[in-house]
Amino acid sequence: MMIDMNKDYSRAIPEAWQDISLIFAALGDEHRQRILLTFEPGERLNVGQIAEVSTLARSTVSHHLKVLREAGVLVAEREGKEIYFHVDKASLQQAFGKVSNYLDTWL
Amino acid sequence: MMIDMNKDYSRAIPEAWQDISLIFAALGDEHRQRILLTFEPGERLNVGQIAEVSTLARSTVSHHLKVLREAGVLVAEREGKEIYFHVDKASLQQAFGKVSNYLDTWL
DNA sequence: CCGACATATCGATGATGATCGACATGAATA
DNA sequence: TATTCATGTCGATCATCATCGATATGTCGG
Repeated sequence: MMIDMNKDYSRAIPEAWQDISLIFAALGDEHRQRILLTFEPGERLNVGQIAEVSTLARSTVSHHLKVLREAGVLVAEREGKEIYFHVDKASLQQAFGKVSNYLDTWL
Repeated sequence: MMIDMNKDYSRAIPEAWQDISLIFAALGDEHRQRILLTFEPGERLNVGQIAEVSTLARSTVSHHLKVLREAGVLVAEREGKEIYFHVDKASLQQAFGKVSNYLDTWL
């Protein structure tokens, strides 16, 4: 038994999973899901606007935006005093596409 | 400004996201990712086998398996004294497929 | 029915993350 | 350059989760 089993538990995680690892962690939180879904197609929002419709403090929203940005879910662009965020659609599609392909060829 | 913005922060989360919400949380943990990737195509493993190749205690592995099972990532089947787990490929493909479609029609 | 085995569950502890207010940073304007 | 405004960051507290050993549950064989 355990003939086919991958015994190397600490082996490198496949690239397809490595890319989406941070996204999984980022979107595992419900507040961050709601923040992401607050964006309408093509819309750009700053921290104040998101904090206004959320139930969290501004600094907390800023923290969540940082997590989403570092995961490649959102992109930040400074525009004068304000910093506008928008959904990185290409990044999300690429990551989920890779995982889908990996699932197809894996099992 | 804020014309198109979805102001209802506490609105219901779309079905496509609701389905995969638990999967995001489950796969956000690196240990659970490694457990999932330990499975070879079509393979069925029990807790002892996974704990043997992991660095965690058996009870801890059991806990992670419960999270993965409740998220729909793994399926558990009792076979005599042992309980064998296998990857729920259909569940994963369906969930990721829904999210991909939602991304395509969303932005 | 009783011991042996595999696993789940429980309870306690430690670690990680969320949350907030206060303060610091950077940009535009008078 | 001072002032205002938007945001990031810091430090402390709180909540949640991970982790482990010990115990309970359930199964098979004698």
